Amino acid sequence: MTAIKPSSTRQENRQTAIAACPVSFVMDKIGGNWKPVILFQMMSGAKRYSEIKKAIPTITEKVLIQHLKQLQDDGLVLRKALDVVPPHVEYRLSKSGQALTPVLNAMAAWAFEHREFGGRKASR
Amino acid sequence: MTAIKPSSTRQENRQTAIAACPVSFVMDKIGGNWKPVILFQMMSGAKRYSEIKKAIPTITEKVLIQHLKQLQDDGLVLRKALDVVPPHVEYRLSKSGQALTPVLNAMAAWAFEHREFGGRKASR
DNA sequence: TTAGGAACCTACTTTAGGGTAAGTACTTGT
DNA sequence: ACAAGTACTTACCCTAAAGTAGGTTCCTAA
Repeated sequence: MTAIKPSSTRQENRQTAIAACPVSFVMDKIGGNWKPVILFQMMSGAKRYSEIKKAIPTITEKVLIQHLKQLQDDGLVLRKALDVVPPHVEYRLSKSGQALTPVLNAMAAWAFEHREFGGRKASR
Repeated sequence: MTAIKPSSTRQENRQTAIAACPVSFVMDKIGGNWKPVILFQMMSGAKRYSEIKKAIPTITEKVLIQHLKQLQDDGLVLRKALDVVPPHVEYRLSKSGQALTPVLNAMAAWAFEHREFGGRKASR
């Protein structure tokens, strides 16, 4: 629910970029520090909330849930609350979420081919 | 040169994400509001600074130069100062910058296939 | 009965990125 | 003489995303 102030130049520029540039559009969906990592977790199948949390120890619960919600709103992941005895929640990739796999693979391939990935540290 | 405070949790998390996740690594390079747009401009060949500026009217000079510098530092674009009579500067994609083309195309393809791109507005 | 896990929510603070506005050094056209 | 273009730089401000630190409800096992 992170409040936004839609009448800022920043926001306007962002919206126009997203509207005009498909790459920006994708960035908007899977960008950020954590979304790729979260998505990756779910690429190996449905995961429980607590499983994801455990798999990414440094993420805070606030941010994790926030991102999971955005991913749901964007239709990339599906949430299913299981009505078993200790009730728990499962997250998994939707159809379009799974369709991102080749995109993510293309990125990963580039990362490995170029710029000695794993070596030298990032600049910013 | 936007000063960074390297001893923040934020920065640490970011660095570990970049080091561990190839997708985050790529995001770090081509993420942000403007980098995709700038890169796109150069995909059609070398461009002068002022040409890029004119092509993206809403970007400020500060941000444009800032991004061009980051892209240079990351080895994605090459800067060439031409020593002609009114001297000007040319920017073009490097080898690894050009290697991003399939990645960007994959993203664009996904954007068009899924989520009725161009329709409904982005959530955030 | 109290501790703990699961899946959240809420209020408050920090910071990096982006925006505003201005100035520089050089040259060319009028 | 002066405006205008080219490629920048610098100082300052604002905001959205991320981090901190709690609380909540429900259930179960010891």
